[in-house]
Amino acid sequence: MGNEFIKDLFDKYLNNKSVFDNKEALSHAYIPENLLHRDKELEDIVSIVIPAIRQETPSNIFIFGKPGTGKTACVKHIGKELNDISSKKDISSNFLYLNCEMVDTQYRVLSNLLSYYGEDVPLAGWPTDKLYSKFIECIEKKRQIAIIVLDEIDKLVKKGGDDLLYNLSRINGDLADSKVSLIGISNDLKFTKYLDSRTLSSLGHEEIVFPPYNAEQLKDILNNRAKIAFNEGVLSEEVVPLCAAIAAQEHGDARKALDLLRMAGEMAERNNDVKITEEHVRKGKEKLEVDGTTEVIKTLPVHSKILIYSILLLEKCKKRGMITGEVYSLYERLCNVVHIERLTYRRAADLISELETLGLINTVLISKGRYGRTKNISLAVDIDTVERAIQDDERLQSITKISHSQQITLTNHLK
DNA sequence: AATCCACAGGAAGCCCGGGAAC
DNA sequence: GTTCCCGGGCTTCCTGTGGATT
Repeated sequence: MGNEFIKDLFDKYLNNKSVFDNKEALSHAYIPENLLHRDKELEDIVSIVIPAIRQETPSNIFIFGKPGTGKTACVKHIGKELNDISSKKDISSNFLYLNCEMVDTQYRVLSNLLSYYGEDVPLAGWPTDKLYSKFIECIEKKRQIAIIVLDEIDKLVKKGGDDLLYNLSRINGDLADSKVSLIGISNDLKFTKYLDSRTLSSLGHEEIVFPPYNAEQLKDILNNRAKIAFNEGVLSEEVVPLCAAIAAQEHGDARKALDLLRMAGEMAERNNDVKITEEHVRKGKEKLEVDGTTEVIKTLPVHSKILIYSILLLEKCKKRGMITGEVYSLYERLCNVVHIERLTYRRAADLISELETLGLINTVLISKGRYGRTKNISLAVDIDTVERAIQDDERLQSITKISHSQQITLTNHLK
């Protein structure tokens, strides 16, 4: 009986005509054949990198631009081409790509670079200078121009300082037969200000800025991908322009535009609709937002959860803007209730800053004159979404499963 | 003009676990 | 085993500061 029912369900969904033909084309991992509207940027990079083909050292490059402006895609394309050409011409140049989001310490960067040369080093244990000299040894043996791409380089510098960059910028002095040049990619335009001036000067770099896409350009990009991704005739004509317009507002992020388009398709499919409409885009947008914040919050460490819950309660129970001190003293109370040892003020302040970088809250530095300087804090995302996500954590039941009046009592007389 | 609040945020260092080397 | 290095999370201690109030 049950089996029959399930079988029918499968039949029903399998026989559904999908709106998608090749959904992959909308995923982040997909690298398109042609990079639209990035001609100038591509040319700039190629013109700098080209000496590598002649066995000369290219200048170092810093590439800046908001997320989803095609920085990584452009660099990867060029890298592939460069490797192709040099293998044909029997030239030894090497394109090494690293993303510093995951690889965010000196040690890890070096060990990843080494793995490009087939050297497996342990993921901990060695002194870094040993890794460094091993790396030099490896390149030297190959007699090549190595171009090292450090994507999201700002993450690396903000965490580990610029020691590694300084060392890499001066590595050519330690090399006789090989040369290294760097390409740093950063979302943060002010990223160079985190660098020590001596690092900056020994890097001697060129800068390329990727401007955000405008709505028209985003439309081209989306249309291009939609042709591959969707079956013919499923898109109603207002869908692509709408996705483009929304993404253009949010600093021209092509990735976001593609997410919207994909999600719109998924909403249609879930509804068994054969045509994707404006309505699906709006629903999809909402779902992307809710899913995004839910996921972020669920993976937060407990203390961050308690902190954001403090902010949530204050938002619920008071109307005026809350400040760090209030958030912290409510956090202390909540910690007592759930029997979790509280962190110090200093640490909590750092966690609050992290919540801001995650986009969960907004903070504004304000001065209240005689009454001090502090941060004005507010939630940046939907309050119910946050509450539901926090409620999922069993450890926090004793503070989430309480009545509104109990919530108000908790927030009374802080400090 | 000086004061002084309520913090912000930097620096240093501790403790721990992972892992290599001796 | 002991001793070393790295890195993450955390505490302790610290200096710096915009502007309403004195």
